[in-house]
Amino acid sequence: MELKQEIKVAVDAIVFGYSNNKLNVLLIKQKYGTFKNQWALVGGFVKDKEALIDAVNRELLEETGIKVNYLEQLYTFGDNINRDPRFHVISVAYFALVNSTKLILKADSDAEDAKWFPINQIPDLAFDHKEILAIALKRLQSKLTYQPVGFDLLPKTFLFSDLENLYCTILETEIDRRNFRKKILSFGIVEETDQFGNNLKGRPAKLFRFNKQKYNKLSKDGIFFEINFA
Amino acid sequence: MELKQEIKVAVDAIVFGYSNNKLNVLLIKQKYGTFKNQWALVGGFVKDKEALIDAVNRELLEETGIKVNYLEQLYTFGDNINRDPRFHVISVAYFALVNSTKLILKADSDAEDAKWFPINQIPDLAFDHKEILAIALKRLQSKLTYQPVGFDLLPKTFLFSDLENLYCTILETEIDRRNFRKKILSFGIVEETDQFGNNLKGRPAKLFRFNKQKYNKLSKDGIFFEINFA
DNA sequence: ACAAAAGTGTTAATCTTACACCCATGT
DNA sequence: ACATGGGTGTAAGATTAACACTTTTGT
Repeated sequence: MELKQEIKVAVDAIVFGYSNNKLNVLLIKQKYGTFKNQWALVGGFVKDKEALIDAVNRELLEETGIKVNYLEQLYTFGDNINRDPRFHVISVAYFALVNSTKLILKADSDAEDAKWFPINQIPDLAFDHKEILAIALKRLQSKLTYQPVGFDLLPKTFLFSDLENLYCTILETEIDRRNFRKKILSFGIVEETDQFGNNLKGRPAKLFRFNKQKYNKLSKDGIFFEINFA
Repeated sequence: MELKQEIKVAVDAIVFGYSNNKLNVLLIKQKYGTFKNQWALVGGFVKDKEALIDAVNRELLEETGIKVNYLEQLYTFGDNINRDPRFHVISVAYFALVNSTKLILKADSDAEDAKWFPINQIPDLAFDHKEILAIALKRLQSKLTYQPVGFDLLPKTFLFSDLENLYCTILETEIDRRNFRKKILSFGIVEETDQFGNNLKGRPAKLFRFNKQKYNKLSKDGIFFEINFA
């Protein structure tokens, strides 16, 4: 069979991080091309004989040096033929979460600069990356309510108030502290440590830890994580 | 910028239909190539300057002549480099639902034959299509519980027992008829018509209709469709 | 002593589950 | 009259939602 096809395949990663009670997105400044000096998602072309997932991991490593905590395919953007002015490019977008303690970046080959931007201070983005980001944010918001992905944005041990804040911030909602704590603890996947956090004000607070093994076990048995608020 | 990339882009569609209280999948027999005479999902290569969604619709039309009721992107398969023995091909898979009254097929150019197969009698499939199908089935099952997609598998008007059966069959579960009916009716998106179905035995049953407009309105206001069983 | 955030229980309301009999038709 | 599937209600249990005061620390 003969086949001439001029479509290019790229991957992009929407990398979310959380620090200072803010949701952040990792962007890199374009070095070349039409969008030179504009900010864009982490990403690039897939190599021949390269698995998509390997391509994403490679780009993450090359452009940011970051180690992500959670990575899943989000959506493939290929309906807007002119999303890239150079060629017909489809992009397989991935959704990544980074532990807030690992926000150290290395700017490298493809990027003049890599920087975290708070979700409500996103500059103009190259290509259709603004759209992609919007969809990723929705996915994060909905995922928070039915999978314990929030923990992938927090350090290994965290205060209950951190978790609470994370939910409030990302879902842009208020929550009842007592009911929230009861609900989370009822799943049995968050454990108290015997450490205390270094909160400067108020009563010292215990640190908690997410028990992933336990969650995996429970979720195999069909026990669901689910959080809804009034 | 220069770019040589040998990756090909295909689309595949997993088309589900429902009739005789069975869930069916639409397959086509391959005409050419390594997998000649094997069954495969509807699909093919994307054309240059063709949107992904247009490619799926074109393939559906060319290979089956079918009009689908629901279509959404499922997942992009591109981690197994050798999923196609000819080239490095990534496939953007789509998930389609067909109204059971429209199961008429036309076998055409790319397909020697197109046929519906009950989900539990799927033959060997070409490429990695068995895996793709498995993932699509999971998506259908989970989607049934949080979006009213079941109606896209039924004719415009249907008996309550049809809907009930559809849920039992696809989710492989038993349900309480009374609670199910109460739940569905409580959403206010299913209306009684003044028609009766032509059930041969037992008491005549009313036909019902799904009110999509109403669902759309309610779902904008954040009213959720959700079905869980004991 | 006061400011700041952590920690904790109870009650009413709502939703979910379990469960069984009568109804309308065809044969 | 009987077989078949359609149609319906209620009560107990579980879950959720609303709500405010005490505790521990630093200053």
